[in-house]
Formats: sequence, C-alpha cells, structure tokens
Amino acid sequence: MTETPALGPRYRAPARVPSAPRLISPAGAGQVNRTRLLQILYDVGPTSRAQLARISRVTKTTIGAIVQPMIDDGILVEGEPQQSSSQGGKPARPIWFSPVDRPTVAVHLLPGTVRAALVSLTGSVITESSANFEATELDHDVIIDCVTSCIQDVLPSDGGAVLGVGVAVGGIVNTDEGRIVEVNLAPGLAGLELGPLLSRRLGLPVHLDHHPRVQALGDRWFGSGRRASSFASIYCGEAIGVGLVIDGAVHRGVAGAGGEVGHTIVDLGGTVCRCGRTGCWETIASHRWLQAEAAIAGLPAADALTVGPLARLAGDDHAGAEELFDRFARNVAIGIINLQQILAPGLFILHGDVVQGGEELRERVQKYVLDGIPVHAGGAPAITFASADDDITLLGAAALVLSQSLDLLT
Amino acid sequence: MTETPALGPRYRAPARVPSAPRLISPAGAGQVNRTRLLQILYDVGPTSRAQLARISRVTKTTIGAIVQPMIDDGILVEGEPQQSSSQGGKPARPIWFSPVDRPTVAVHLLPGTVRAALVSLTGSVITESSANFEATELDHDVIIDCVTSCIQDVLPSDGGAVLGVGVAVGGIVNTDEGRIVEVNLAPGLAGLELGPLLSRRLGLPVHLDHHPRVQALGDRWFGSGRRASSFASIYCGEAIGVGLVIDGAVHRGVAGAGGEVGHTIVDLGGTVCRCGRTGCWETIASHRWLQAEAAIAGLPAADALTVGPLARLAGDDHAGAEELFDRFARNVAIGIINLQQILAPGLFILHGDVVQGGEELRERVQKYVLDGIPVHAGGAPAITFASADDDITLLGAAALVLSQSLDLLT
DNA sequence: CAAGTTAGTCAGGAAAGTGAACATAGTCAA
DNA sequence: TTGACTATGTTCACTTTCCTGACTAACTTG
Repeated sequence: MTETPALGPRYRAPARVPSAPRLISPAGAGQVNRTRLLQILYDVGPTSRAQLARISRVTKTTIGAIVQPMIDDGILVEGEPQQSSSQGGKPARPIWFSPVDRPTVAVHLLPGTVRAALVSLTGSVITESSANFEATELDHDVIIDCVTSCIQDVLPSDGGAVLGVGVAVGGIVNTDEGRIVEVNLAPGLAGLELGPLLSRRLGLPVHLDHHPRVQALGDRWFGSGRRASSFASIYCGEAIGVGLVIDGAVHRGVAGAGGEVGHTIVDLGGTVCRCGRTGCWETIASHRWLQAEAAIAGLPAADALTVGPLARLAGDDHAGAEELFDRFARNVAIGIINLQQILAPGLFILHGDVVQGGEELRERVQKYVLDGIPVHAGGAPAITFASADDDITLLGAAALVLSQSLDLLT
Repeated sequence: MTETPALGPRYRAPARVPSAPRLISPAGAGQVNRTRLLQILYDVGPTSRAQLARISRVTKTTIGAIVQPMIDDGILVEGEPQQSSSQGGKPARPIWFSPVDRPTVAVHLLPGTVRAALVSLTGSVITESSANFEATELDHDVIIDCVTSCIQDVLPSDGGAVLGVGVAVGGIVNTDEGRIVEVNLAPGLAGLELGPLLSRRLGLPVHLDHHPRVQALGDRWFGSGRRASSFASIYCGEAIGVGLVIDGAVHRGVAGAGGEVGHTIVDLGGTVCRCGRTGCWETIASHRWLQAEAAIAGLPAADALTVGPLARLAGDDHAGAEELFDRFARNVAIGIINLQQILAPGLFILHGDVVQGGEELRERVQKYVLDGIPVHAGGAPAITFASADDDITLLGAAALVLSQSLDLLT
C-alpha cells in the first residue's frame, strides 16, 4: 500500500476529457442570475424592482431577494421615489449603481502615451491622469514604471477597494497571457507581459484587450450599442480595427486574435500595406491613403490631412476635395459591406478620426453600403458615428473589468 | 368592474420592455441541463454515466436522474457493458441515442433537385429519396408538391413520431419567417414560404436555413467540427458561402442574413460578379473563374473544368494547369485570410468541389493562408478538407431540427 | 375619505443539484 | 477459491433558489 503524498490525494491522470459546458446547480443559477440582473440594470439604466421583475420575467420577490443584499453592501443604491403614474400606486424607487463604491481603473495604452482614469460603477470618470514615454523606449521596466505611476495617480487616496484594472492596448495582444504581442510604432511594447506585471505591482486583477474590442465593450455597456445584441464597433483613423459584439458578447478569436479588419484584403491589385501585404482595407481607408491621394489631387497641407479638414474643404466646394471625400466614403463602405455580408450584425458604430467627417460623411458611407449589399429581409444595416469627444475606450476598459467581475459583486 | 373576456385575462399593453435574457428558475435550470447533457453526449459519443459526470462536472447522481427518464422513454439506450479497465471496477455501460426512436427528416433543396432523408438521432441516414423539378418552374404549388412527396417517401411507414423537418436551401433565406428570399438559377423559389407551407402539409415543425450554415451545423454535430467551439465551414464550388460556428453556436445575422462570404469584396479593380458588384471573392475562386482562366491558358475542356480534373492535369505536369492550380489555391486562401483576420476561428473546414483538389491543394491553400496572416500567439489556423462523399449537409439539416428540439426530448 | 392601483415584503412549497453511504460487478494476487 | 481493491451506478437527507399567494405601503382619483 503506497502512502498518500502529503500534498493531497494521489493525482491520477483523468481520461482525456474535452472541456464542456458545465451544468447549472441551484447555487450556480443564483450566481448567473445575479450577474444577469446587473447586466440588465446596465442595459436599461436606473430601474425599480417591479420594472426589473417585468423585464427579466421573474417575480418581484426574486428581484428583492437579489437586490437587497447588494444595497446593504453598498454596490447598489436606491434612488428617490419617482412620480407615480397617472393611475396612482406607490411610487417606484429606482435602483442604480453606487457612484462611489468599488470603482475600476481604466487604462488606454498608446504608442508613447498612457491614459488612466478611475471610473465609477455608473460609468463616469472620477479622476483622470496621463503620462508620456518615449515611443522608442525599449526598456520594459521604464514603461511599466510609467504606467504604474499613472495608475497610482488616480487610485483613491483613502485606499478604498478597487475592482480591478482594465487596459486597452492599441495593438495586438494575447488575452490569455495578458501579453502585448506587437504595437505599431512602439517596438518596446512587443512581448511586454503587462497583465501579470501590473497585477503583481498593484495587487489588483488586471485585464487587457485589443483596443477596438475594448471600444466595442464601451459601446455595449455605456454607448450606443447598449441594448443591441449584435453590432460592429469600428475604429477608423490612422489605422482600422473592429470589435464585434455577437449575441451580446464581445467576440474574441483564439487567444484574443481577430478584429484585424484593417488588414483584410479588399484590393488584390492594390498598394502595399505597412503590414507587408497588398491591398489591405487600411491601404484605401486610413490617413495614409487620404494623405497620399490629397497630395496627388494637390490639396493644401496634404501630408497632414485628416478627415475633419477634408470635410470642410469639401463643404467649401473645393472640387478635388469633394471628389476625394466621396471616394473616401466609398472606401470606408467597402469594409463595412464585407462585414455585413459575412456576419450581418445590422449595426455599425464608427469611432476615430472618421467621425470628424460628420453627418455628410455618414450619409455617404451609408449610401455606398446600401448600394453594396443585396436587399435582404434582415433589413438595411444602420451606420452610426460615435460622438467625437467621448471617453468610450476608457469606459470600455472599465467594462472589461466589470464584465469579468460582475459575479464578484456578490 | 368590467368583465374578463372569455378568451383569457384582459390584455394590458406592457410598458415598452426591451427583450432581455431571462433569469433561470430551478425548473428552467433542469431544462437547460438536460439539453446541455445531450449536447455533450453528441460531442463525445457513447459514454457512461460516470464519465458524463466527470465531463459535465456534476455528480453521478445528477446524471442518473437526468438520463434514466430518457432511457425509459426510449430516446437513449444503454449499451452492452464495456471491458473494465485494468484496475478493475464495475464495467461501464455506455449511453447513446436510440438508432430508431424519433428520427428527423433532412432536406436539401437545390435548383431543380430536392433530396430528402430520414436521419436517426445517432446521425445516420435511414432512408433516402430524391426528386427533380424544372429549375425554371415558377408555380410554387408544383415545387411544394415535389418536395412534399419526396419527404413522404422517406417518412416511416408505421407513422412513428418524427421530430421535425430540417431544410438546407442553396440560397438566401429568411429564417425568421421560413421563407426563401432568392435562389440563384431557380427564380421560382424566390419568395416561397417553404417553412409554413411544408409545416401545414406535414403537420410537423419545419426549420430551414442557408446551406453553408446547415453544413456548419453538420460539421459541428456529426463532422470534424465536433468538439471545436469556433470554426468556419466553407462551401467552395460553383459558388462560395460560409457557416460560422462561434462559441459552439452557429451564427446567424439579423433574420438569417450573413454567410455571404462569396460576395465580399477582395479585388476592387476586378471583374464583375454575377451579383452585379465588382471584385467579389467568387469572381476569383469559383468554377466560373477557373473555367475562364483555363480557357485563357488553353487547357483541354476548359469550359467544363472543375477542381478534380485540374488537379489531375497539374499532377501530370501540365505547365498551364500547374500554374492555374497554384493561383486557384492562392485565391481560395484570400477569403480564408480575411475570415481569420476578422474572426480568428482557428479552424476552417472546406466542402464542395474544392475538396477534389486533394491534399496537394489543401497544402497550398494552407501555405498561402499562413503567408497571409501575421504570426500571432493564437496559433496558426488549421485548414481541413471534408471527405468528398459525405452527407454532411443532410446530417446538418437533421442537426438543425435537433438543435431546436433537444429540449423537447424531455 | 373610500376605492383603485402600483411598489415592495413575508411565509410556505416545489424543483434541482450535492454529498455520503451503499449495492453491484469486475480485476488481481495469494 | 477467496479477499482486497476499484470503479459504476443508486438511494436518501439536505441546501439553494425561485414561485405562489397574501399582505403592507403609498399615491391618485372621484
């Protein structure tokens, strides 16, 4: 008889068991339901118990049982009684998230710049800070120091509990390992294990993800994708990327790949992209293309042209600008058409410099998209521009933490 | 006090409530768990209660409680006791689906041809039948008659209970309404409300979907996508389409749109597609392109060339064929690259005439795909060819019914 | 001020998974 | 042949969770 090792029961290699969805236990169902209810609350905003019961198709009793402990715990707060409806009745008291309890830290990491904010559960920025580092910096320690101190600037001074840190990275990341794979223009960030390193320094859970996916999360939780079950959140500026929300959840490919829609091939015979391949969408719908074409057309300040100035030129009836503006709209539409043909999300939310083109650009893009897809019962896809000056990426980084922590909110 | 109408409680228009995920009740959890367990059983094949308990991370007790009523009901059967492991122990009795109880009807509708089969819960074809109609036929009644009689040929003669009818349509469908929107080469099918009409004639639930999505379901349930949580099932022959499995579920766009990857734009300056737009993937990777290029290259029988003969010509060191074969591989890779860049499913299962290219073609496609995507921690995507003569679409049509009916299997 | 209406709470009941103990049926070695 | 060992499958008391129905609270209207 062999002795059982002190470390625990003898390990026996299990039969090769494929990972499978777990079954739900009553206790697990409670966890799931608490999480879902909080999701619903985010979707609909401050809402009374009775209304939540109607939305989630359960009884008021159940809602009360779920919500009351959270109120006692300080996560949720009960608002002032609202006006009764004209039919009378006890006035409803809306439930909403605490504006101070358990905030999250949101970080946006760009080549040379880091931006950090303390974000409340209600989705508003409490404190903000930013710092710069040399984009050519190769020493990981220097970068980590910079990021850490920027975060510490926004941490609550009273040392109150923070849920975690969410990081949006403007480059390719491995979400499984919390590692940055590559960031254009910032070679020093390549290979940086930002997740584990930050987590160790701060003693907080850290989640990081690809910028357009974080942006999509921001749209889903706090922006115009709020109640949409599927949509594409596109960033279009100096580069192009997409975050896909499919059936209410942000889609990640294996280990966090995917979303590189800027480097899908749309023009086989086209020009060479900075990625080394030929005919990427980015070669016909990013700043680089805009500036090259503007130079050819002889537009003023062509080599620094962006969408806003181009729109103004086009609005002033500058013939070359008008023509370029329209081609830009068509080129932006190409990638959207392809996404719609493949996935048919039905809603496209555009961010980045492209929104500087305003309603005029949006309408043109929409027209080209509608021209480019067959009429189908699914209905015409909607193209919307995000507001130009929002913090949706920071809010998305906060949502990144929330989406992983909701079940920790007891 | 107004009287309550006889039809039921007075209907009161609810406050505009956004559709939201329901919370899970204990009873609902049971339903979900039964369904999940059956899904797991499909994924892993015949399996003992104890093994199922390990896979689904619940106790043997629970599995027994779920499985026993289904055995009593005849849906599941207990196999012969297996050999004990070398360590001894009571021999396990694998549980599996009944090969005769509650079969489904699978239908594949193509321009001019309909194929029907009776498929068992175990995923094997019990009976099969096919019929032809004029592809130019415009009378809906004639088509429905043809489909109905083809189905009745395979219905069990003893009138045993059939779960339902699944239909794969080689064209655009509206899955919400069970309506065919458009089928290339068969204008009479456009607008046909096949779902409701068949359902009324047969008295059975009918589900229909776009062919590549049905094919993906077949791969997911009975093919090489069986345990994969995400993959793309591509049909590539006279046309190109894709069915996407994302997180274990087949993705449908709004009302069943999406999957039209053949008409994504990959070659802006290219040739005009039969869809009327320019530069679709289909214009460079379907039969039409192959035959046009073969004619230019002076290959024999160019106007009826398909992939199999081309592969043989190339294998015989026919210079023009070899070069065309390679370009075809590259062109097929283009669309796969784009899908991988956007969604990174990590696995691509190819069906249709393209598989006639054999391992030689598969390797070339894989090489071009790997050349066309950045190295990323997610790992290199796998490209696989389905076996040439399988019934995966019919099995997928059966799975279409199963996936909607699992919770009806008590 | 009474009737009607809506919000929120309290006690009892049903569904479902858990965990420990037990019956069942094999292997292996003395 | 027997006993120790191992693994499968079943029985029963227990916990969690949500539902039902009755109740209190608060406001509007006539």
